[in-house]
Amino acid sequence: MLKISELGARTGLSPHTIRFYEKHGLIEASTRTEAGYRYYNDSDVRRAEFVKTARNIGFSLDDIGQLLSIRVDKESHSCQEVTDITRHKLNEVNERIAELESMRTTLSRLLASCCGGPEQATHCSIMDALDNGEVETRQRAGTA
Amino acid sequence: MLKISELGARTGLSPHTIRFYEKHGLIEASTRTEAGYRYYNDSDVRRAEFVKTARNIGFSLDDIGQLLSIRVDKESHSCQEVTDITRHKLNEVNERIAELESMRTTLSRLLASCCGGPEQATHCSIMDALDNGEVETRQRAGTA
DNA sequence: TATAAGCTTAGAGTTAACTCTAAGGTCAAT
DNA sequence: ATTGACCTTAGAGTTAACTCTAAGCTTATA
Ligand SMILES: [Zn+2]
Ligand SMILES: [Zn+2]
Ligand SMILES: [Zn+2]
Ligand SMILES: [Zn+2]
Repeated sequence: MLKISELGARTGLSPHTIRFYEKHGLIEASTRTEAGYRYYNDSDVRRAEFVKTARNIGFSLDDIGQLLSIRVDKESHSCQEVTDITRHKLNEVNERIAELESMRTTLSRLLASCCGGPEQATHCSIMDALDNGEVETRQRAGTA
Repeated sequence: MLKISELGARTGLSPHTIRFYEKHGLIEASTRTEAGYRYYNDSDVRRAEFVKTARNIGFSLDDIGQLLSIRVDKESHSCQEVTDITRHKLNEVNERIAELESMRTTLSRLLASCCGGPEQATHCSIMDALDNGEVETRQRAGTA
């Protein structure tokens, strides 16, 4: 039986994050001491590790919730349900990659066009391009 | 001179977003009527279009603020400053793409391993992989 | 003149996934 | 018995970029 900080050490999650995941139904301590301390048994630990693995892959907490509900009752769920979740995630990832690649292309082209030197930016081709909207503008914006 | 909704139509930004950008110092209406209505002149419109173009490329509002401060006084700034901002963004984009490609690889491999059929998930190789942490887990997680 | 469309502000809400704080209780070791 | 490390809870704060609401004014049209 592990305490919360020990589970944290095992999984690489902070106690704060573990409690946060608990609040969202992802992780549970099947035992509590009288004082309320959480204790995690082997099954709890495996579930927590499952969560961490899924998180590392990039699944959202919501996705993970669905995967967990399959995990606790595999007989009632199909491989298709699992691949649906996985494929949906893959589609999101592919879309985002396409957006980012479009940004990359634009940024590279801009960089290639500018001297990058210490001269005044009055003649800067990047500023010019931004001023003139000379940029293929297919995708949604968004942080890196 | 354009009203806020007309500027919105021109740029594809909502009036809400235009006011939000104003609050963050990106866009300004150089004239206001007595009643307080914003009116945008040609220069304001060009600045707003610059912002929209930069946003489309993927620059953050913070990046755009820096680009704008160069834009209003190009003599005092260099091409190097412009490329620094651009290259920094490109680096972020490249890092994010690398993370997402790692996710894509993992997700594709998982999908390839599972039958995806209507059978019970008791034998599902995706669930097994998640249970056993059999996944290369190099990158930070994050939504799509 | 009445109605509707559009404008104003301040400020709250949204989303995801944490991250931290405060105030106090518990436990192992000295 | 006293540290000090660790635990508890409820709830607030963070980040980015919006997005919306409320309550009330203005303007154009019919
Ligand atoms: Zn130059
Ligand atoms: Zn330049
Ligand atoms: Zn199967
Ligand atoms: Zn399967």
